[in-house]
Amino acid sequence: MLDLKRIRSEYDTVEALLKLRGKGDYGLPLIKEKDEERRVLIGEVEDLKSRQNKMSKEIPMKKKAGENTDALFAEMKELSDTIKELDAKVKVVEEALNEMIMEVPNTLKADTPIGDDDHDNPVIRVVGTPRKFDFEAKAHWDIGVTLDILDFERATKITGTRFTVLKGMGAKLERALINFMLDLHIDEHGYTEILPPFMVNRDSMTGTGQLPKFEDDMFHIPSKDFFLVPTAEVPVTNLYRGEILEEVALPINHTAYTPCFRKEAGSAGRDTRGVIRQHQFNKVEMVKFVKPEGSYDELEKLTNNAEEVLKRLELPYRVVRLCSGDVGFSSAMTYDIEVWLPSYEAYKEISSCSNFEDFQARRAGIRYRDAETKKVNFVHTLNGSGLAVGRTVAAILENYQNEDGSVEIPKVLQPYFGGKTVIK
RNA sequence: GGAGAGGUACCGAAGCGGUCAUAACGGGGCGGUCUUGAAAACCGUUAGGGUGUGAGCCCACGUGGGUUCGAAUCCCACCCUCUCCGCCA
Repeated sequence: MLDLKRIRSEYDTVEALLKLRGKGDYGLPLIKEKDEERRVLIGEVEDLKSRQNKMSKEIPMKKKAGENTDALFAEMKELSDTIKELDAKVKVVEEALNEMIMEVPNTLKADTPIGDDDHDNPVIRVVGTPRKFDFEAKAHWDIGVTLDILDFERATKITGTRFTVLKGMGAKLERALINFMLDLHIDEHGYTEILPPFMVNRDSMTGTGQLPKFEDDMFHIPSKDFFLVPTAEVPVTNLYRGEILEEVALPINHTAYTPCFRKEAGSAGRDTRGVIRQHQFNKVEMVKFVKPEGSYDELEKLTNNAEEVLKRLELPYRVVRLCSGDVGFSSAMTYDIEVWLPSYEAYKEISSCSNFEDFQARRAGIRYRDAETKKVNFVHTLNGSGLAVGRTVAAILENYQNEDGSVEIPKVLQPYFGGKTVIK
C-alpha cells in the first residue's frame, strides 16, 4: 500500500513511477480527490465531536447541581444525529478510498529498466555453461516416468491435472533438496527457520498484497475463510503483522519450507507437461525484515543466497532484472534467477527475489522503533525463493541425465542419499 | 462441536452507564537521588493512529455493529485465550 501522505506531497513523482508500469494511472487522480474529500469531512465531524465531548462532561455536573437539562439534551440529540450522519459519510469515503488504494501497485525503483514484458528483462549475469549433449537429451517428464520416480497419470486420477506424484528416489530427491536448501540458508547464510501453517486467514493475504486483487489465483477454504498459502512469503511476512519491532532485532532473516498452492488461473495451455507449472509445489523461501537504509544491499545478499544453491548444485543459470512491465504488484525491484532447462532449450525462472520497500510493511503494519529517536517507522520487507524445489528437480534430471536414462546425483546432495551417486 | 469463564498499558489487575483513559492499585524496564558499592527507600520516565503550519482536536478498553444525549460498562455477531466435556493424528 502506498502512503497517502506521499501521494499528497509527491503526487507527480508517484504518478510518474506508476506510469512506468505501462498500465495506466491506477486511478491516482481519483484517489487524490477522495483523500481531500475525506480530510474535509474529518475536519467537520471532529469539531462537532469535540463539542459533544465537552457538553457531555458538563451534564453530570449540572445534574448534580439540580439544573434542568432538557434543553441540553435536545441540543445534544441534534448534535449526535449530525455526527452520525457525517460519520457515515466519512466511512463511505474511507472505504472507497481504501478500496482504491489497495488496488494500486508499488512504485518502481527509479532506475527500473523500461520494457513491456519478460522479453525486455536485461540479463545481469550468466553463470555456468549449458551442457552440450552427445546424445539426444530427454525432458524431465520422460526421464522421470521412465525411472518410475514421477507419476503424472496417477496424480491426475487421485486429484487432477497439474499435480504430480513423486515416488521412490524422486520423493527422496525432493526431500534432499528441501533439506539441502534449508541447511545452506540456516548454517551458512544466517537465516532462522520457520515452519508455518500452510493455511492463512484473509488479513494475512491482504497484508502481503495477494488480496483483494488476486483472490482468483488462490485456493480458498470457504468454511473457515482460510486460504492455502501460495508461497511461504505470506505466513512468514505476516509473522510480525501489527507489531512494533525493536531496532536491535533487525535485520530479521527467515527461511521456510512450505508447499505452495496456486490456481494458475489464466495459465491454461502453458507449461502443461512436467512439473514446471503445478497447482501444488514445494518451495524454500527466504524473507527479510530490514531497516529502510540498507534494503537494496539486502536484496543483493538475498539474490546471492539463492544463487548459491544453484552454484553448489552446479546448474547453469542466469540472473535477469525485471523490467518495468514485468515487476510484480507489490515489488519495487525484482531479480529473477533462471535455470537452464534442456527441454525448453532456455533459461526458466526458478527464483524471484524482490524488495517490497515499505509496501507490504504498510499494509501489514510491520514497524520498528528507532533505538535513538524512539520513533516508529515501517520496515522494508524482502523475499526470494531459495529455490522452487520442483523446478530444481526438473533441472537436475535434465542437466544430469546420462544416455542410458539414469541421472547422476549432484555431489552436494550425495550425503542425503547415503553416498549414492546415481538414480537409475 | 457443547458448557462455563475471560480479553483494559510492558505484565498482573481495578473500573460494570456520565466528573474513569492525562486508566486506580501492584509488579517489571529505563534514568536519577542517597550509598565506598549494592540493596532498600524516594523521585522521574516507560513515546498507537488520524487531522492540523501550530496550540490543539479526534480516534483507540479483542474486532465489527447496535441501544443511548452519553458506552470499557447494556445488547447482537464474530475472533481469540483458559477450564471441563465430546471428537481425534
